Amino acid sequence: MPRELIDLLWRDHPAAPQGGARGPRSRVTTGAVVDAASTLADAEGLAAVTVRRLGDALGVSTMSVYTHVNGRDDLLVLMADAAFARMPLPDHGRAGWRARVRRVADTNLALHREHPWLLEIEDDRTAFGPGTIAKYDHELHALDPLPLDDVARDAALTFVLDFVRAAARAQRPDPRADEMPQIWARWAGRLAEYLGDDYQLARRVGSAAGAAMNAPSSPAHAWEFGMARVLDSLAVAADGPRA
Amino acid sequence: MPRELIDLLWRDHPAAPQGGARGPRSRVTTGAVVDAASTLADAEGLAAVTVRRLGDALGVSTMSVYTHVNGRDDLLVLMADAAFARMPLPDHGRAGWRARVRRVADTNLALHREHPWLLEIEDDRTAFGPGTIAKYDHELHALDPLPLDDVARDAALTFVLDFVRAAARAQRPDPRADEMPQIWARWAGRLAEYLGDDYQLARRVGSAAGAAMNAPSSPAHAWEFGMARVLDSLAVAADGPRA
DNA sequence: TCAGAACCTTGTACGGCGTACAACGTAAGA
DNA sequence: TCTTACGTTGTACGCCGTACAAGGTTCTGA
Repeated sequence: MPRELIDLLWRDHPAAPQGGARGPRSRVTTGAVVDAASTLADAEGLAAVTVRRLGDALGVSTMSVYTHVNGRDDLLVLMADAAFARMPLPDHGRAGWRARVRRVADTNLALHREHPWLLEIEDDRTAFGPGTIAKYDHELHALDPLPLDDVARDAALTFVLDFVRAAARAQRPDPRADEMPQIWARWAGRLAEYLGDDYQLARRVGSAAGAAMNAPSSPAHAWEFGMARVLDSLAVAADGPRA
Repeated sequence: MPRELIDLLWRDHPAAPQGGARGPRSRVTTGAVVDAASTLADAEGLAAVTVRRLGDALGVSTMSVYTHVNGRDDLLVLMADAAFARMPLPDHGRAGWRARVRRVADTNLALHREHPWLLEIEDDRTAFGPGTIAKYDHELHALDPLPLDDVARDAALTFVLDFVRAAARAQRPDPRADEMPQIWARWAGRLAEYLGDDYQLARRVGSAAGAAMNAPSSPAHAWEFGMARVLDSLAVAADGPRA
C-alpha cells in the first residue's frame, strides 16, 4: 500500500506526505484519477468506472492507475469526498432554521441529481475525508438556532439528510426506463389476472400516486410532502412536545 | 426467456403458467432457487450469491440455475418479493394510527436486520410481485385513521418506510468492522494533524454522537429521534397545519 | 407403438472484472 | 557514477454472468 487512504483524502493539505522526488514524474495525479472517474460516473454510471476504462481515459495503462489510487474501493471513497468538497457551503447568515434546513436539503438534492452514483457509495471511511467533514460541520451549523444537544443535533441532521437521500433515490431515473413501456405492455394483462379483485386500496392509491408522474410512484409529490414533514417535526422537537 | 419475471413472481398463483409436462422432471424449482439464494445472502451477503455458488448449493450445475430463473437480476427481484411475502401482516384491529405506524416501522426494521441484503436490491420491478403488493396494501391500511387523500397517503407511507430504510442502513454492520480498529490506530494521529483546530463543531458533535456507540455515529439514538419525528410530523399533517 | 416434440441438464467458451507480480525504465541522491 | 527509489507496463490468475450447443429424458400424437 503505497499511500494510506487518509493521506490521499487529504492530499491537498500542507501536512500530507508528498511522493518522493526520485523516479520518473507521474504522468497523472491522484486528483486527476478521481476527476476522470467522476466524469465517467456522471456520464455512464458507476458501473462504467472500471480500472481499465479509467486507464484508457487517462491515456495510461490499466495498472498505472494503481500507482495513484490503492484500489477501486478506495477510489470510490475519494470520489465521494471530492463531490462533497465541491459543494457550496454558503454562510447561513441571519436566516431562520427553516430556511437553513431547506437550503441544506435543496443543495443535497441537487448534489445527488448531478451525481446519482453517490447513492451507490456506502463506504463509512468517507467520513474521514476533508470534504465530508467540512460538509458535516457546515450542515450542523444550520441547526444552530434550534435548542438541540449534541446527540440530538446529529440525529436531526441525519434525519434530514436521510430523507433527502431517499427522495433522490426515488427521483433517480431507472436504468430500465427505456424498456418499461414494452415490459408493461407484456405484463399489464397478466398482472390484472393475478390481482383479480384483491388489494383494492393498493391499486387505487398506487394508480393515484402514479397519475401525477409517468412512474409507478410520484417522487415529486413525495419530496414536497416529506419536506413539510421534516420541517414540521423539527419545529415540534424544538418547541417541546406540546406547543 | 422461458418464463416472464411476472409469472415467476406469481408462480404460486393458480393462474400462473405451469411448465409443460414433457421432458425430465426439474431437479429444483424456482422457489428452491430463491430460497437457496436468500439463505446464502443471509449467511454471507448478496455478493456471495453467484450463479455458480447457487448451483453448488442446490446440487445442480451452474447453467441449470438459468432454467428456473432468467438471470441474476431477476433472481434479486424474486428474493426481495419473497422476503416481503414472508412478513407478518397482522390485522390493524382497533389500534390508533400511532401504534399502527410504530408497528409497521418496527416490522420493517426487523426485516432489514434479518435480511440486510434487501438494502442493495433497488429494482423497481419488485413492485409487481405478490409479496410487495400485499405488503403495500397492508401498510396503506395502517394509515386508515388519518385523513389523507390517496396521493398523500402514498407519500406518507413512503416517508415512513424511507426513514426505516435509512435507519436500517445505519444500523447495518460495516463489512469492514473487523479492520476498523487497526485502521483507526493508523489514521487517528494523521487525522488530528490534518484537522488542527478546524471544524470544532463537527468534532464535538461527532464524538458525542459516537460516544453512545462504538461506531462513529449513534444509529440507536437516530432511530428513537427519527421515529419521534415521523410520528410528530404525521400528527401535524393530520390535524392541520396549526393545531 | 414409436417417432418427434418439448423440456431439463450440462460443459465449454467468451468477454468482462479487480488486481498480484515481476520486469523495466527513469530520475534524483550519495 | 552508481545506487536507490519510484512510475509504468504486460502478463496472468481467479472470479463473474451468461450465450450456445449437445445430449438425455419424458410425454404426445399419429
